[in-house]
Amino acid sequence: MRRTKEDAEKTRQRVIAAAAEVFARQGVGRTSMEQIARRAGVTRGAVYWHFANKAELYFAMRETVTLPMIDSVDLALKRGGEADALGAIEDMLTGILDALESHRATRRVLQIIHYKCEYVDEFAAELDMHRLRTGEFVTKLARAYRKAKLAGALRAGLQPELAARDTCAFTVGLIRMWLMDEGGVLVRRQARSLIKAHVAGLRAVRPRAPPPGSG
Amino acid sequence: MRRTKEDAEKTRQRVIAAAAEVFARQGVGRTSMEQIARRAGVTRGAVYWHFANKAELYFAMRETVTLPMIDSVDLALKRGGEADALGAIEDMLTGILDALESHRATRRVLQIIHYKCEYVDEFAAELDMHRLRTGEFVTKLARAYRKAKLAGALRAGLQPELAARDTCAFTVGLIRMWLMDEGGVLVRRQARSLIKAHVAGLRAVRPRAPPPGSG
DNA sequence: TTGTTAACATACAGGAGTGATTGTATAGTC
DNA sequence: GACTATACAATCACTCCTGTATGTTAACAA
Repeated sequence: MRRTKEDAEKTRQRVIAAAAEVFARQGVGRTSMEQIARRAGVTRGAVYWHFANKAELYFAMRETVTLPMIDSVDLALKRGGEADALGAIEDMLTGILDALESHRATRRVLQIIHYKCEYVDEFAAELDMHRLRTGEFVTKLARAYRKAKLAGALRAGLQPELAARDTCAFTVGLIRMWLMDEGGVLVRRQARSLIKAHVAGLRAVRPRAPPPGSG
Repeated sequence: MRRTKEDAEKTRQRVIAAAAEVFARQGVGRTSMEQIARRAGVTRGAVYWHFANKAELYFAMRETVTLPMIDSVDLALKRGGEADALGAIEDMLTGILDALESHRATRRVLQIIHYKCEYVDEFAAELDMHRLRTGEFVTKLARAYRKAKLAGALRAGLQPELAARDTCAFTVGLIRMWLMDEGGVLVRRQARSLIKAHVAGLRAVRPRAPPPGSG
């Protein structure tokens, strides 16, 4: 029965994918290891071999989405950090939307995180992690907004730290509404305009620049 | 053993309060009716008498917070709707913060809603309700922003519907971050400035008005 | 090639929760 | 003052899940 290392890794990935499917349908708490195992085509023994318990499996599943997302955010902010900081932030937000729209797995996992998990006991650590990551996100945004301020691109009188928290709250709320909005009428269809409108509200007013499409 | 109607109502309220306490500590899914009953000083029989199941109890508990909150929002938006629409929105947001800061029960229930409940099966209806309420919130905000636009108070070129969704996302994100931020460093201490900054970003720029504290 | 151990499968022990049912004393009601 | 419905309490029957321990086979190292 012993598989090769690559086979084992495939099994591990299948278990994670299976967990995401069942979590999304039944919620983390109501999902048994047996159900995950069946969905992955293995037995509970295999699942317990790869993951000590449900919390560790959840943790691994979450990281498959959050780590790439953090990388993407860092990349976008760093890339534009040299030139147009506000444009970089806009691109970063659009990038999150792209991920949501194009990757079903990303959608699914974020839906689990937001609506299908209770952060108590072993899962309380997940909340701590979430708080930490949110703090880091605010820090990165603040850095970008400080650059924007130095470049005179930030709205007059607006503190970069406040702008950072504004954008963080906006992002959190946008994602949450987007995930909830399966019909599309709430925010999904206007998400990109929304991002532009949000960033526009933080941008310094350029005197007498003609708004696009107003001619 | 039969109590008077008022006694029964008191029992009902005690059960709801007990549920909130145990839900907040253990999560909705991991809380048994027995635990709620013990906390309320009754038996499971009493709990099942007042509520058919855990979902109905959860529903009742949630409404003790959401109904007053909706009323408060409506009141704030209506009151200021005649004069300063943007000021009314700012007041409305500040009112939400007031409720969070001053009412422990409100905090607790919102924490349960955001972090201690899985919206699947019987609880999926809660998500539908949430989506509905969010949609209504956007509608009310859009109405206010339309008035602001007519009064010339809205930023030039900004569609009221976009502003409404921006503020809705901001609100959702702010509440979620606020609930998470028990240390206070993330947003709690700056929440009021944040609200002002958010609304300021949607306000039309008044030509040559001296910014406060810039003299 | 042989021993070791990774990568699972199978079996076991145990606890916990739900909903329904039944019991019962008393507050309303006529 | 008798009857009935109310507001619970107590019990039962049933289901489900977790963690661990042990069994098994094949990959890999020496």
